[in-house]
Amino acid sequence: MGIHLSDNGYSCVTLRTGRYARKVASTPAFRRLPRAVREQQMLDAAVRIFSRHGYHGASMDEIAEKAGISKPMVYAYLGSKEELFVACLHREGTRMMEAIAQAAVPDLPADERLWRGLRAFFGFVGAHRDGWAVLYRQARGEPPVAGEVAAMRARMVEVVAGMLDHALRAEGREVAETELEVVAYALVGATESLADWLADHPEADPETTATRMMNAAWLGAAQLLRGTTWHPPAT
Amino acid sequence: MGIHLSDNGYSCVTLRTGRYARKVASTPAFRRLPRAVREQQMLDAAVRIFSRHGYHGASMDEIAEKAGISKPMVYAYLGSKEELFVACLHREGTRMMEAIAQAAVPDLPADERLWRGLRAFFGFVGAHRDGWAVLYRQARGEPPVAGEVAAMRARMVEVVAGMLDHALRAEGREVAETELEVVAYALVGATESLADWLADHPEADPETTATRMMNAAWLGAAQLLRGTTWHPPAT
Amino acid sequence: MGIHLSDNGYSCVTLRTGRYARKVASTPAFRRLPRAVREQQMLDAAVRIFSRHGYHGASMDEIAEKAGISKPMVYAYLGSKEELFVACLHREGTRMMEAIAQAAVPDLPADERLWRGLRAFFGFVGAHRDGWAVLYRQARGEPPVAGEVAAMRARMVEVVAGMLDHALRAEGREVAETELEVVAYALVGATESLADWLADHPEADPETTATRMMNAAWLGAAQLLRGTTWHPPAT
Amino acid sequence: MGIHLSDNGYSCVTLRTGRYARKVASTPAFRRLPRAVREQQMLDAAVRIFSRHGYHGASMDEIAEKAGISKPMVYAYLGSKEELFVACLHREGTRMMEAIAQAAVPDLPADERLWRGLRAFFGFVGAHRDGWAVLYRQARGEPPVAGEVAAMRARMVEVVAGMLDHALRAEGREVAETELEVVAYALVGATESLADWLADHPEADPETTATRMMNAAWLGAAQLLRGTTWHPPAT
DNA sequence: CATGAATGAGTCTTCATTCAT
DNA sequence: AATGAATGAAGACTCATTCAT
Repeated sequence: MGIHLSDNGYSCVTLRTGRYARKVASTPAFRRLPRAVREQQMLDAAVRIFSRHGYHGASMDEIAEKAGISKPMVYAYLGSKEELFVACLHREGTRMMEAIAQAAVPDLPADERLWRGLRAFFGFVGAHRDGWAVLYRQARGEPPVAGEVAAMRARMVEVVAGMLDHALRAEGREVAETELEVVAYALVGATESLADWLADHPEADPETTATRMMNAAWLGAAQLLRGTTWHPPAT
Repeated sequence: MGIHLSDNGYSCVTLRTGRYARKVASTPAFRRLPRAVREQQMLDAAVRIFSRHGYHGASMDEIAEKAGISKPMVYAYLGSKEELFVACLHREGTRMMEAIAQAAVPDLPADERLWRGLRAFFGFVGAHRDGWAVLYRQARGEPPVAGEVAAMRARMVEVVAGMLDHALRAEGREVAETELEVVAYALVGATESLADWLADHPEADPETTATRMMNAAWLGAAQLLRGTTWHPPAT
Repeated sequence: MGIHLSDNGYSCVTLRTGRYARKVASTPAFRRLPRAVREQQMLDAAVRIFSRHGYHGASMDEIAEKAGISKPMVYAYLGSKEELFVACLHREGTRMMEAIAQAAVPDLPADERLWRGLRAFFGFVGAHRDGWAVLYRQARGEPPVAGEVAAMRARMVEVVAGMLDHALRAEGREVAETELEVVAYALVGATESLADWLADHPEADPETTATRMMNAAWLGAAQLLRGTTWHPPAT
Repeated sequence: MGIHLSDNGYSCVTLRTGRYARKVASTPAFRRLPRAVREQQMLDAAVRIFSRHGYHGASMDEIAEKAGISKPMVYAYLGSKEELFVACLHREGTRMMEAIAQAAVPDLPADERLWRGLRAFFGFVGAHRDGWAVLYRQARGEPPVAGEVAAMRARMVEVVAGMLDHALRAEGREVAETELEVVAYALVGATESLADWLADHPEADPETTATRMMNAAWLGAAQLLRGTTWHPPAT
């Protein structure tokens, strides 16, 4: 029960009695907005809520309230909780991918390219801690949406594997595809792990984190490029 | 409607209409078992169910049924859903830690030690795909239990950082603690990522995966140990 | 997501996410049509939908979509779901009554008249399976509209009773009104039952069904007309 | 809001605020009852509510309240709204079938047997107006349960067809199966129609109604048995 | 005339949890 | 020690209906 300043900037006094909010004397507020705008508002709210409470923990009621509209509109526009989540995932994922792609242009030397990609990635995570944490961390194991997350992850792995492959070929070397995939997996995992660390340490600097990641992983990859490998000792 | 042989080995004909099974002609079964045994049965069931449906997706009903006892017993023994989950986490986590600790004894050369640790780790994941997947993957983002998972992860990071530190000191070098932590984070992340990959590829061989991990990450760490570092290019 | 050719013949590409279709590049279409035409389109759609999903199961959304107009128009023209249903009922009922009345003209011998009425009735049901099934079968027990259905049924009973009475009087006999009503009820029930059967057996021939109905019921009525009656045995 | 004497005979003061009833100072009332008893109470309540509001119109809330227990128990025992309805249908249908079977024993002359069956049927409908009206009338067209109703109806048709067949064979005559089925359909329809009439006329006497049904339908069937048939006039 | 945007109220259903036996 | 019976609370989703444009 109380006064609540809705996130769309319009004020509205809400009286909570039981489960339903009853609007009392609403300001001209809840103006009719075009679909495109409302959808973005919904996605904004959803990303926030999902990131805080996880997929299951988030309730459509809460999301709708945060978005400043009624539940049926969310369903009307986004379909279902699952679809809503996927929509969030796509929006955030696309934004991130674009940020990376813009930075890591193909015609750079391999290490420079990776470095720029990493910097863009950590920059994105630093700027959208919510988006990243919510969507990649929360959703990894949620059966209903795990598939989507996995797909997005697979795209990243593929991109990274592509980078490595490109670099290797440039040096006249070649590595089996599986091998590459696994290395890429490890790199992506390491990177995500640092991204988690970054998301949990608001005081940390994305740039520095990117540098660290380069140090921790790239050097290994560099070895790999050079053909150095490690073999298990004879048992 | 059908005959269902409960997992504890005692038979019981059930007539399913609605949620509650109607027990028809149950054997004198459900013998009173000592607490320790019952608890393990419950944890076994819980790990299975949690791993399949995630923390939220799993229902206490299902777990109790799978364990072959009634819900109140679960509550009597384990307290609550959250506590039950934490208990699972601890049991599996401890088992894993022990497996690793037994393999990666401190008085080995650094690379051999890491190698043995990794082999033990991937061996464990390969053998307990359920346990690992359910507990580490599913629970990462579930707010109610994320803390516990994070704690366990932190322990692993610490162990890895310890290994690195030990190796560095042996070479007379020293690295800032934060630096170490971050590298350890990356290594753990990469390793988990490969573990995920392993859990999803039943045909894959844990040993090989461990070798790959060594290749992908250790070489980088080796460089680090040698003092080689990478610096961002001047912009 | 797909291209959907709306039933009114105007094309419109729709992107479905959630409940509301997103209109993309709709033709200038949805031309302003005179009220009478629009109303018939609505009723056509409504009859179809009602007949498929029942009164409750049908949603105004669906009906509006099928009719190719927006919900507010449906409300503007027909008032409310109940009124819409009643309008359907009246239209279909009237059509049927007219078909029967045209066939079963009063100045025929009783059996010929009944035969023609039946033939017209089954012909109608055969041709408008939807209309009949939806309106008479679906709505019998739906409290909000049961009254309307009952009224229409009563009119039919009355008509049949009238036929019988006419026939009896022609033979100089007379039967209490209640008696007549009950017999008429039975005849109507039997007829509807066969109509149901017909609606469920698309391969069946209306004419043959009508003949069967004559055989099954009229012979009994004929006896009645002749004064033969059956009495319960003394117990 | 008010004092409500629950149907199980135990008193309980209920305060309705919003959708949920809040129990205030309940008497030792809501005693734990064995499943069998509770299930019957639920079915009793469900039959009443379904008969008054129809399948869709009835709400599980209302049914649970009427039964004097909480909704989750209804779900625990009966599964879902649909299953609950089907359970009602089966209980009432079985009762009716048994009443009829007990009366219309096979080794009676055909007319006597039919008469007894009809008398039992109308007696049942007269005594269980609710059960009959709700279940047969309401549910005919409700898509989710129409199948069940149709099945029960089919059983009745089969029984009637069996009676007719038996009678015909006794007279050394034989009729195609389809023919029989259709006649049986008509008889069942006529009977149901009168049952409806009876359910709507509380002052009417079941015995008399049964007699009327015999008169209206049996005479026709008798003709049929005698081999008299009606043919459409040449057009 | 015509509609996209919006919602209050209610639906069925499920779940973690606890008595009373 | 063990369980069948019971429930408060909440969750996702839908629908008939109406403004404002």
